[in-house]
Amino acid sequence: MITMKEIAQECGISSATVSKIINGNDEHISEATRALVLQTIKKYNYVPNAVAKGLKVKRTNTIGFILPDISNPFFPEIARGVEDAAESCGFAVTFCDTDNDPKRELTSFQLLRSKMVDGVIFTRTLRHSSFDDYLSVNLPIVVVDRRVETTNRNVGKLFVDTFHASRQATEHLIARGCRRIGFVGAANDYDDVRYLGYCSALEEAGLRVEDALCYKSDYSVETGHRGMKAIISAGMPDGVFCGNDLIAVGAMAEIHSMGFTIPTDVRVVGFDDIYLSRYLRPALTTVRQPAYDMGFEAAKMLISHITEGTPLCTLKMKHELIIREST
Amino acid sequence: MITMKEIAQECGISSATVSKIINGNDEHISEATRALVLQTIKKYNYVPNAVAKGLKVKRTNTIGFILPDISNPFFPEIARGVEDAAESCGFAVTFCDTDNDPKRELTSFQLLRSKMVDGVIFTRTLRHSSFDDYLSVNLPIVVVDRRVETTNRNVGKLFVDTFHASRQATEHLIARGCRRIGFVGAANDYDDVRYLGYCSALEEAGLRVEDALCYKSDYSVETGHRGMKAIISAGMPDGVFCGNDLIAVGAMAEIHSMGFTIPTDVRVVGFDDIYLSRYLRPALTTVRQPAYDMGFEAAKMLISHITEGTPLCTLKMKHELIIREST
DNA sequence: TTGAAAGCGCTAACAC
DNA sequence: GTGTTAGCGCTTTCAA
Repeated sequence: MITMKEIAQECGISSATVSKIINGNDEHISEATRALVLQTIKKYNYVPNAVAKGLKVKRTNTIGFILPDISNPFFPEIARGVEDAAESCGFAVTFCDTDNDPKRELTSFQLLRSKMVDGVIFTRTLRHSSFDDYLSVNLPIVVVDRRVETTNRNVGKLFVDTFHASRQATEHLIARGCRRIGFVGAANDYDDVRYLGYCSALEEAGLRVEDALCYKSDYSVETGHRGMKAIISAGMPDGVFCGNDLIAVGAMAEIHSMGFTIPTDVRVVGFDDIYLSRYLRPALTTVRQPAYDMGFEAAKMLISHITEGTPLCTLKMKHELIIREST
Repeated sequence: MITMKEIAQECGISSATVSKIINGNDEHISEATRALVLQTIKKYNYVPNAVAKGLKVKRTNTIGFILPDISNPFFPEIARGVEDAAESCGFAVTFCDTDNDPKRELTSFQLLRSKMVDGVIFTRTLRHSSFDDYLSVNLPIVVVDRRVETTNRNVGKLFVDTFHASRQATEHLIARGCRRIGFVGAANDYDDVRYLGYCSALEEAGLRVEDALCYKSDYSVETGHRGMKAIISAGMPDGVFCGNDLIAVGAMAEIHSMGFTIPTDVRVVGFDDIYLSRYLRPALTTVRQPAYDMGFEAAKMLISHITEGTPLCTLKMKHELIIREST
């Protein structure tokens, strides 16, 4: 790989001059040398070494994205949004899956820090872990899709009003005539707002929250299967609110395999609106989160903070209840 | 961020010694200083600066992954495999989406190169682009899920026998009694093996390949819709082979919306076995590609080449026809 | 309009 | 056992 110094030598000038030209600080450079340098760069297919530059200027033009699991279909869309925003600013993004393991989360963070990323986008583990570890180093963070209690100026936040959305989804079930409504979701160490929203809707409608109708594990199809089975065996429900679409997929499969029909016997609603929910049969009623936009906005916020010092802020994204055939 | 020099000062020794301890070249270091250094590192929460190290040793412990679109559900699983393999070796991975645009592909490659990644995993654009540009720089590459003609020692390959798999899928349709079989796939500038496999099966069965039964665009649900509509309007088929599961999803939706039934009226088979194919109704018959393993093996091959000089090779992964309800 | 020089944080001979 | 030194490829004063 050819270096700047070699380009300079080839042109018979100093590398300082080449540097200036490359970085556009070329107001005081003669047109002749500029042309020569540009031409030589092209000739040798020279690409500046970004890591040397990063070491010098303390900016790598790279952000990290820490998330539970890229193979969970909710995340790729966010990731794509992040990538697109980053790419358009000349930033690269390095991804780290945590599998919801706080230890791996911390390791990933350290790894990114050692690589001098300029900031990180964070979808945190559901398990409890101290956020302070992340704040103590002075790295801008924007938290996506999770709540975190802090007023640190170094962290931005971006989420939908999940409590409200869950309440709305449950209310929809009630409006459809459901009276015995189950909940299948993920166990969650801090902000169990999907469950809370569900409870709130039930209470407001004068319905009782029954433990036997609630099942919590993780955000997987498996959980949907098991949760649905458990709830049905505790007495047939006429509706279920699922913590995400993956769970809804499992729940629907379980309902079918037990010989019941959706929505006649049970109505089901999910959360997220992953791209395939509309292709399920019956098509799934669900709460749409604007995943791509969330990723895009998060990256934009982070990057403009990095490059222009724009303060990090809290952004509430709009959700939407999408009513399809499953209710 | 505290530096090694400062750690050294704090301990009253030189940074060379600290470096040795950190990198495990500490055979000739007294137990006392070692303990002191380790303790000081912990005390200050020191993390070595990987970019300084990278600049020095010409290894960043980072690989790039260039792919068409992380939000296409086939890729996240590959990505997860890549990430897991990388993580276990202390490598990070930075992702670049190309949207099947050869220009963006090249840009991404340059970006990664400037960041001194140690190698790149490549799922190339379907459009024609010269691979030579990538070979001229001396960066190890492993190509996944695409064919590429080269014997360059710097490139490894990893794929399933798509031709054979497609043939098998089409033969399955024929075995089920289909005689008028359509193909909906992606236009592809170089290795159109899915189509070729389809043709081969038809010919072997004495069936004619009809242009009116073939539709090619891109690997999306939309294409499935449009392709199916086009084919049906040219005369009702009794089977369709779809270039991937996304297309199959669209095709199935179109078939249903036109009032036909699967598999009674038309049988459909897909390709990839994305995680949701089994949850479609009817569940989709498809060719399973071991996406996670492909990513994992690709990254393993690349990284062991980087760290141990293991030669890059060509790996053929095993596919499998998964027969479900749609046929 | 251009260049010399210092230094970003680290490693690797080599010297002591 | 430990330290000195040079240098990775770049940017950035400051001087010329």
